[in-house]
Amino acid sequence: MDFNEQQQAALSSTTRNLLVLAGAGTGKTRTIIGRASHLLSQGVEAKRLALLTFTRRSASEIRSRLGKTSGEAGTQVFAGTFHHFCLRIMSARRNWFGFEDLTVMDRDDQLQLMKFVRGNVVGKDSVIPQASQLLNYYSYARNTNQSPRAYLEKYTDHEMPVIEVMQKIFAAYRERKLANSYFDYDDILHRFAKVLHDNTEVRQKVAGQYDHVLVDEMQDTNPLQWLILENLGQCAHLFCVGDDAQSIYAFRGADFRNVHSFSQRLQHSQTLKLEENYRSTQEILDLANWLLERSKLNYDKKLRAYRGSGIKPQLVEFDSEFDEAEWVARAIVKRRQEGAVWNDHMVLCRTAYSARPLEAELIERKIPYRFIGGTSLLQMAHVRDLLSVLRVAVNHRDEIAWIRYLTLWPGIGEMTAAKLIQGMAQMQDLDQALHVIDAWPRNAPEVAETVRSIARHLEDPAQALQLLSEALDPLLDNKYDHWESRCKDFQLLEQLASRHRSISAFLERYTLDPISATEISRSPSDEIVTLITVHSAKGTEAKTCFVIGVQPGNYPHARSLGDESAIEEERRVLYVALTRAQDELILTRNMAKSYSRTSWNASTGSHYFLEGLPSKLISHQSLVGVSVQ
DNA sequence: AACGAGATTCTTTTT
DNA sequence: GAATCTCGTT
Repeated sequence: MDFNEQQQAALSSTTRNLLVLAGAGTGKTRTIIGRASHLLSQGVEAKRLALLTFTRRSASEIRSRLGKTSGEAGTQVFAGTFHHFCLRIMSARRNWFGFEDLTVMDRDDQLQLMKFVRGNVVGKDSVIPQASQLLNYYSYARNTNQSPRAYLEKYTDHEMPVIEVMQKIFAAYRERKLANSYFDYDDILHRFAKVLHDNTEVRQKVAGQYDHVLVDEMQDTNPLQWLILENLGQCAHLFCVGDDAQSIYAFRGADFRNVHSFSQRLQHSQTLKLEENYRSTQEILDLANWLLERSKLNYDKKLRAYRGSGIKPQLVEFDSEFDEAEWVARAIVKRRQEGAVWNDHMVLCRTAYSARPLEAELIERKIPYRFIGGTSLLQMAHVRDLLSVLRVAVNHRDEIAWIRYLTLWPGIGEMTAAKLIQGMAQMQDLDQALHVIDAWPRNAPEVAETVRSIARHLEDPAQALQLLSEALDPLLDNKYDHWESRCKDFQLLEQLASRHRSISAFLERYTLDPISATEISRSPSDEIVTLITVHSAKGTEAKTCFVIGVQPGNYPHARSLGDESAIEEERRVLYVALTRAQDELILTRNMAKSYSRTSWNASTGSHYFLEGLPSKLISHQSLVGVSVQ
């Protein structure tokens, strides 16, 4: 691999703690991989090196590239998300971290539990925020390392009595988690950080395992993750790469200004910059630069294209999202006919929801694609219904799964389920727990029998799922509309499960690592179009990028209006989207979007990022009023 | 008191 | 399209 002078200086640096500020496309990932290879070649043992990323996607990208550049040793380097890293270490040394069992809760589990305790504490009281909002508050407070109470008092407008009630709900939530050995995503980081911070002995043992910790996307580190880095940094060298202009995770507690205080927070540190963009043509960067310049914040960024000049970005306008979707699908097909491959195309969307018309077009035209971001297979409601049975078969104390499963049955609602669970909580094993159900007066024998039959196949998840989908078919058919299309997912699920030796291995594998339905039946070598949310797209690139739905209400998103810093973050989201393109950048927008009608007001329009876009930067084409045939 | 069918509302981003 | 709310039924 060849590196420019700046990259070479960074990757071979001997500074104890190094921050590399690297603009979009300047070879951030290349440099971090180069650093890892460099260290390995210097004789650092692979297992004394850890590479931390923010998304699973960039972790797997880095893993495969490191395998290519450094061979066997490269594959032995840990590369994964902060969550993976912490969980892996904690699972291996449970006693150090003070737990025996652990069930990871995903967002849906958290929501179920929060709803449940909220219902117990307040019933139906509309003054108290909904469970999802409560969860956001709770998670944000923990990620920024403050108590929920302090956060609520300082940063929200809720009245004191409301805050008091929320406190109670949080306490109940915490209690349920503890009683069930549930760890939510934040608990994973929090427990790890806390033990390392409080316990010198554990800190030395854990942090002492690493000589070098490499961190990607440093601008998205939140205070909780900082705490982890500072603890690791007591023994290891830190090598961090980031770009303040690409910070798009403030909702998770990240503060892009963190990268500016790097050298104050860490001793023996140095900051380097990478400035030359190798990814895109100058026309694409001109547009991205224009977007950043219009911000009040001074990002001090002006990307220069090493590659020089190319095709001018395009903006195409439509009546509806359906016309837009059809046009994009046709444009992709056309390019392929002209010699491009599917892999050259990436479509970026602001929300998973807004990608649906396009997804429908891709399916209809049989264009192979994968969708990254949005709801994964294992998060879909009907799939979770099946999984709930697997979960109780493995862990009979899994309350959330019990509620889900029990309430599937006619005659069992939340109240009955809660009572049954209360009875089962006392029981020592699954068998005893199932007797509680059998003893219920209005019980159908199938309720317990279904679980029993699954428990007989703990070592064969695919078989268990097949039995289960047959057993629950009538119930689910009744529960869901369009059952025929939904139940197809169960085949995918069985296919996925057949790769695992046991139900528990299968369940564990995908809680931190959800997989999208469009990715299961494909091999990595398959030729496909990528449809992706901007948030998931950070760190990726493609020759031709379509950014769809670039209209008021989306950029900035209507929900961010009224909050200056949220709007600025939205600008960075669009910036990330624009800077993914290598050769060709095509923006599309539709002005008839249903929610524009409700949320398009003076404010939406005046904040719109493409307002006043000079025509020299873009070729504008309007297909409004033109029927796309 | 608990359940279930039907009406209603609102859709960010991820570990 | 899915989560939530309302209200009538068991």
